[in-house]
Amino acid sequence: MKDHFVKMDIEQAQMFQHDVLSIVKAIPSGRVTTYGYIATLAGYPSHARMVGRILRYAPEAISLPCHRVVNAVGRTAPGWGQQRILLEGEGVMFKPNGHVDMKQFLWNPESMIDKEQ
DNA sequence: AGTTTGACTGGAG
DNA sequence: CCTCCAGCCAAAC
Repeated sequence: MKDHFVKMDIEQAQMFQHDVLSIVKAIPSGRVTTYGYIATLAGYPSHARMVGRILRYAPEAISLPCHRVVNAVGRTAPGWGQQRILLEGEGVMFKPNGHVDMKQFLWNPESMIDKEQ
């Protein structure tokens, strides 16, 4: 059974973008999440790249904490050195290889430990 | 209308 | 842990 769309029309693209932005807005300080996870929550698991494009180019994204979005292995966005500074400023720590310690700082909306924050 | 380009991902070596 | 690669898909050429 297909539980998600593969291609989207104009209207679906608008809803997708809106959902992506509101999800990013919900990431708590001191935590990170991934492009793929946001895409999945928004109903399009195969559109991680589009999440990246939205955060990079959508005007509304500048007022959101998009520095809390990293890729699946915890790497920060290419060409955006400030992202690491912003994350470290709210307590997120990086491993020696320059990746976010996902084990410790990945946002888990479902888990008990996160509900306490 | 065909090709290239990414703020991506998972797997192989 | 790293680099390379195929698959991905809307946008820009």
